[in-house]
Amino acid sequence: MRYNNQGSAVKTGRPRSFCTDTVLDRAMTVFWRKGYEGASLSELTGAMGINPPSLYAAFGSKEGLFRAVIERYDARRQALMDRVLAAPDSRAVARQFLEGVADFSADTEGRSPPGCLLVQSGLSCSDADIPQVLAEHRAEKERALRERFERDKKAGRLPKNANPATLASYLTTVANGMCVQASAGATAKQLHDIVEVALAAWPTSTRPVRSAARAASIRRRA
Amino acid sequence: MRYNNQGSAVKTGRPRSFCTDTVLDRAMTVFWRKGYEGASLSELTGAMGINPPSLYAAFGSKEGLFRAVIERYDARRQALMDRVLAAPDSRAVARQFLEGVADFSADTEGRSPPGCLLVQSGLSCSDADIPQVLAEHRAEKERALRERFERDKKAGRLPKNANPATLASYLTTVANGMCVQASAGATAKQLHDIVEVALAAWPTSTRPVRSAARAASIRRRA
DNA sequence: CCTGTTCTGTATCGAACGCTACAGATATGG
DNA sequence: CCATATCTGTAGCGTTCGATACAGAACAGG
Repeated sequence: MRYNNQGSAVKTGRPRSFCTDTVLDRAMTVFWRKGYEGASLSELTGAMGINPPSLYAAFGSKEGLFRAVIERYDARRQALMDRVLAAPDSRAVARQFLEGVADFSADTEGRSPPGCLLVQSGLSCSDADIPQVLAEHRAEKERALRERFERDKKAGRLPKNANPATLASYLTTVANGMCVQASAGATAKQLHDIVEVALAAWPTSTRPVRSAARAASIRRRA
Repeated sequence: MRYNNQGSAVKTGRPRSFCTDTVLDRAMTVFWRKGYEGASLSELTGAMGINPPSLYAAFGSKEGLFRAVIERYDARRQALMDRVLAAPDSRAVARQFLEGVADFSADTEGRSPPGCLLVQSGLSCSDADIPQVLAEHRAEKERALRERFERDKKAGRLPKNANPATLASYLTTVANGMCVQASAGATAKQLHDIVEVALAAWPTSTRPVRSAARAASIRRRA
């Protein structure tokens, strides 16, 4: 066995006839449109342009392929998250996040299916691993938002009664909801209108968001 | 052929050995947990306590069973919608709607699966009819909210720049998003915290929600 | 009791599922 | 040119899928 200058083993034998990223992109659209269980092996291999043995040699199983697709999907979305997290203040973070989700989840005239792969490819499934994998990836985005808002709050750039975890959860909720709307055919304009309403909930120093406890007491008096 | 006093045919032959509503309830939890495609016939018949021929005689096909389950699900949720639509003003409608969704979609310790059947049982599917059926049922709730807000606006109980369709769409979006969160294990408290933030977006006569056009112009100046 | 009708349980059906055995093809190392 | 290693295409594995054929059971009407 020989090693190249990166320290990895030099591959002998017949070289792979396909580009991993290309076939993952093609598999992605199938999982996106049909869901994990609705995407059959024959449809996947057909779209990827390879035969089952090549698929299994490269990804191990249908679930392995799906996980690889999700990883690739996540890497693409990371560009959006990086831009979002670089916004100057928490309100700009919220706006750019929701507008970004509205832009990519609305129907893009065939470039990619509507909605979000992490939402619609497998909320319920005969194999419980799939919903869990998706939930973990969604939770990761929410955590990134929460940590950003926690830093903002420590720096005094969020009202004292604002809850970073709840705000991050709220944004994730609206984003996931928009993905559901998008998968049912919502247009980019409709989604952006929703974003404007959603952002009206964002706390400011002059009009802090009502805390859950205070709102509950108001409700009790009513 | 004879007819009873309701004008329907009197049934002869061996009577059905099961209660339709009972077996639909049992099938509902299977579809809820596994999704449309993840719910196999053997698992469905097992949970329903009947054999395939009985299922097919009563519901025609797996899709027929699913549609019957969805109808029953909808009938149950209608009680919530009736209560919501009877609320005194649009803000109360919004609050009761979101709190109702938070209550039933959070994990109820086994009484029913978390989330909403209309969201998680088939956003993507090999059979495109399923996502469409679900989307139509979700759209029906949104329409009921919109029509209520349109009446409120005509009666001067909503600000002039408030858009009833967008407000209804916003509530639906938050509700669907909460269902996604619930399916991933969100607690009732987390969902209710989200509701409080979401309601801060609701327009009032003293602080009307920014219109999408105005917000866009503000963004352009920034 | 007999006929007609509808439902039930057993025991499958053909098709599609996810997956793989195997032989031939194509690379590297010596 | 040969040995070794990896990948590719064909062809088909065993299983499970949604859906049924069929015979017998359980009712109503006469």
